[in-house]
Formats: sequence, C-alpha cells, structure tokens
Amino acid sequence: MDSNDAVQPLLTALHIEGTLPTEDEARLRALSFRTRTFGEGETIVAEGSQPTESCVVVDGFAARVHFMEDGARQVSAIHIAGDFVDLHSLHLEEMDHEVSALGPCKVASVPHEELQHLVDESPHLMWLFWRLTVKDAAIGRAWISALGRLAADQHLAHLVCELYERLNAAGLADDHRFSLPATQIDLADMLGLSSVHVNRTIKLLCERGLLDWQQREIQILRPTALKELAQFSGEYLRLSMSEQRSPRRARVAR
Amino acid sequence: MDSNDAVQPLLTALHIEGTLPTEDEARLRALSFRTRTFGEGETIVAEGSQPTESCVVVDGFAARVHFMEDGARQVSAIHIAGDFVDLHSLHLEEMDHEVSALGPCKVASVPHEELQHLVDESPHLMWLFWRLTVKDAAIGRAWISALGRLAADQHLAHLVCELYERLNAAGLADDHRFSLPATQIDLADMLGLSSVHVNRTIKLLCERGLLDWQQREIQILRPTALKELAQFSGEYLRLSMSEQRSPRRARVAR
DNA sequence: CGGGGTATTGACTTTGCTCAAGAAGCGTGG
DNA sequence: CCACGCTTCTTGAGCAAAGTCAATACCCCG
Repeated sequence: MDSNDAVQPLLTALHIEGTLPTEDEARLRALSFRTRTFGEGETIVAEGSQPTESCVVVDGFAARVHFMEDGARQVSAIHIAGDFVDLHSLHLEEMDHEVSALGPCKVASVPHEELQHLVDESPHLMWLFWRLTVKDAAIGRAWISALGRLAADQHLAHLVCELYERLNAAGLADDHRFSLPATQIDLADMLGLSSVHVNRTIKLLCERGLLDWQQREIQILRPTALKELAQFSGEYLRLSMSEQRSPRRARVAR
Repeated sequence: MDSNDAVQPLLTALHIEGTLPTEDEARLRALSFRTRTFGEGETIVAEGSQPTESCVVVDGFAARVHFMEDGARQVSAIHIAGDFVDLHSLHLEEMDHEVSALGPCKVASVPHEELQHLVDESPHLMWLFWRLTVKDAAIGRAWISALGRLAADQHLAHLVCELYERLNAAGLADDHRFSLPATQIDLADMLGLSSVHVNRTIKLLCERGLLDWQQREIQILRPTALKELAQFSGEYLRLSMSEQRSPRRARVAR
C-alpha cells in the first residue's frame, strides 16, 4: 500500500512513545495520506497559511523556519522521519513560521478533519499526539538553553548529539554516523550564527578529532568527548513514562 | 473556597483557549488543589525530580530554569497566573529543568492521578490541555528566533512586548504598564546575555523614550515603536482556532 | 566549459563579555 | 533610628567571540 509506506515511520515513532493498541494502529493506517516529495529548500507549509492538513515526515529532514524583517532566518526545529511536523496546526489559526525541506524530503499529509475525527474517537491517540507536542517542546527548551548559554563549538556539538540521538532512536542511524543534508547556511540559521563562523567551528571540531564531517556526512569520532563539550544529556529526548489508559498500573510501577 | 480561588486563574486561561463546558468547569473546581506560596527565587519544582503533581501559577511569576555546568543559568519560559507550569510533567519521567519563583509566587498543585483521571473522563479537557502545550511551544519558538537573530535591544523589547501582551490577555495588566519581579540577573538569564549588558540595554531603551523602567515596574511609553523594534507580532499568542467537539462547524466557519 | 551555489580563508569591525569598583537599596538587629 | 551587610544596580576599561566584507576556491550539473 502506498498509504502504509507513509504511516510506517509515524507508527514507529508512536511505538517509542507508548503502547499503540491494534485498533489505534488500524485507525492510523486508515488515514488518507497524500504523499509528496520536496526538493532541497522547498517550502512544505508556508508562513501565514492556514493549513487544512498536517504532515508527517516520511523520509528526509524538514525544518521550521522563521524569517526576520531583514531577511535573516532562524530555524526553530528540525524534524526527521516519523515526526509529525505540524500537528500543532490543528490548534493554530495561522502558521507563524514556515516548514521547509532540508534536503530531498518526503512528506505525507492528512486532512485536519480526519485527525480531528481520529482524536475524537480515540482519546489514547490524542494522548500520544499531545505527548509528541510535549517532546517537541522539550527539544525546543534545549535549543533555548543552547542558544542562550553555549559557545559556538558547544552548540554545534549539541546539535550533532541531538540529531544523532534522535536518528538513532528512530533506527535511522548507528555507528555514530549519519548524513545531514544541510548547507552551512542552514546550520548557521539553526545555531543563530553566521555561516562563516559555522565553517570555522566545524573545522575546529574536526581538528580536535571529535568529528569527521565530509560533504554532508557526519561521523562522530569521540562521542564521549563530544557530549561532554556539548553538555549533552539525552534524557530530555526520552520522556517515556506512564501509559495513559492504565494510570493505576503506571503509578504503582514507579 | 480556598480551592476555588486557586482554580480561577486557570479557568480564565482555559476560557481564552476555547469553550469550557459547565461539567468540565465543575470537574476542574473539584480538583484537590494544594496551594503554596514561594518567596523570590525559591525552587518550586526541582531539576531531576519526578513530580507526582503538576502546578498552576495562581499569582505572581514562575520561571523554568536550566543550569549549565559552569553554573550559568538559562530561563526557557516565564509563566504568569493561570499558566499550567508543568503540565508536561504528566508525560515526563524526570524534570530536565527546574521551576522557580520569579518573585513572590503562589502556586496550586494537583496530583497527577487526578489530572490523569480528569483527562480520561473528559477528552475535551485533554484537548484544551494539549492546546496549552501547543501554546507554550509557540512561545518557545519565538524565544528561539529572538535568541538566535535579535540584537540585545530588540530581544529585550520583544520580551517586554510578549509579557505585556500575555498579562493583558489574562486581564492582569493594562495601560501598557506592569510589574515584573525580576532582577537584571534574571533578565540576563532569560535573554542569554550578561547582567551588565542587560543593564546597559534597559538604559538604552529608556533613553530612546520607549520605556520607563523604575524598580521593577515597566511602563511602555511608545508601544508601536517598541513592537517595531522587537519585530513583535502578537499573533503567535492568539492561537485561537476551532473548538474540538464540533469540528464541522469550526471548519465551515472559516 | 560555464554558471550558480557553497565552502574556505583573511582582515577588520562590532557586539557583548569580563573584571572591577563604587553607589544605591533594603532588611535586620543593636 | 541608625549601622551593617547583603544584594542589586551602575559605570568604566579592556577583551574575546562572533559578525561583516570580500576574495578565492570548489563542486556539481547542465
């Protein structure tokens, strides 16, 4: 099934978050996904638009991008396969930022009406969707700390750690190696730096033997040292806790 | 009722987000809130703790604070009366940051079990709670853009605009005036700056006639100019959209 | 082979940080 | 009521991190 291909990464992601009962899985599989492929830098959801559907990344990377008046950009999140990129647009009136492809990116969209129906039918799925939002927010908070209090080299190291950890958790990377289809300009917009400084910072980390970053392939050479530099703790990415629907058991389990 | 006092700000906040049916309001009123008062700088929820309750700000301000290894702090969010500060701890295993009082701060806590029960009973409340998380995340994204791409004066202006707008929406400020019980050190930790630079930046905005900032009282003198400097658009704060439970109507209404 | 975006590097500028010292504000106890 | 001590605020001076500008090299692709 075409549709099945599209849901698979999402199902995997939701399985990580908590139990996914068979009937809920079936409901998700029954959604009418519309898959589209975007080229590098193409806009997936425009700023100011009023989406009538939400989309899941099926393959590749997507970024949320904010534009400043002088044309400067700031990326506020990176999404990998399985991420429900603009689930929140279900609650939003209008997009306050744009979502764009960070490399070639395959995306599956579901109409809001279907999602609304889905969560009306299954509170458990609503719970899991809510949790996805909570997780995004936790990642966002980590970005805030990094932007505010880490030096360029630490921040870049943090980003690399975060992406590897997330890709690894989703089964999309191992061996401390992954490819990131982002230009140094894109990286600058993630880190709140200039592209020139990003270039120098990458060079620095490579020279220190922490990384190997050829083309758009990243190999983490000294994971421990890199995490230490970044003050990275993957904890905030694993916010696995109670299952809804069985509050008693979950409570006691602690 | 003591309990009623504590819920009121939350009810107000939820009313802003969407309709709050009488039975849901009753459910909220029935929660067993435990109110506590914290002094300036006191810890409300400790980093690394595993909360068994979530808390709502009833009066005053609370901040989410992250600590770096060298002792530096970064604030990732400010919460005002009516905000459900650590609603997400319902989903979280362990706090990856601390919540502390930003001035004298009154807080009401509800056991997770009751909240869990509440959302199990009322999917509509779960929807509203989810929405609160979405709103927090939207504010977080704005902080990311500001940290990454605004200069110190713009960023400070942005913070002032955001806080005024939120307080005003909650009926806690008008006349472009509010009090913010934060030291310049606190402000530095919100803005990712040093306190010395914050001091100079405040002076700058006052000298330009945009603000009057005496003690901890802020008066916005030229709102338009301030917003322009900050590139502030309040849109992201008003993510009022569809009501759940009546998806059809909401759809058509657009 | 040429063109456009990307990467790299150098030279110089700017923003914001650090260190340091003094002033002001405030609560507490004598 | 004042003196003390603590924190916060304020200001100056010098420094460091990151930005800007600009030139060159690279690389992919048509």
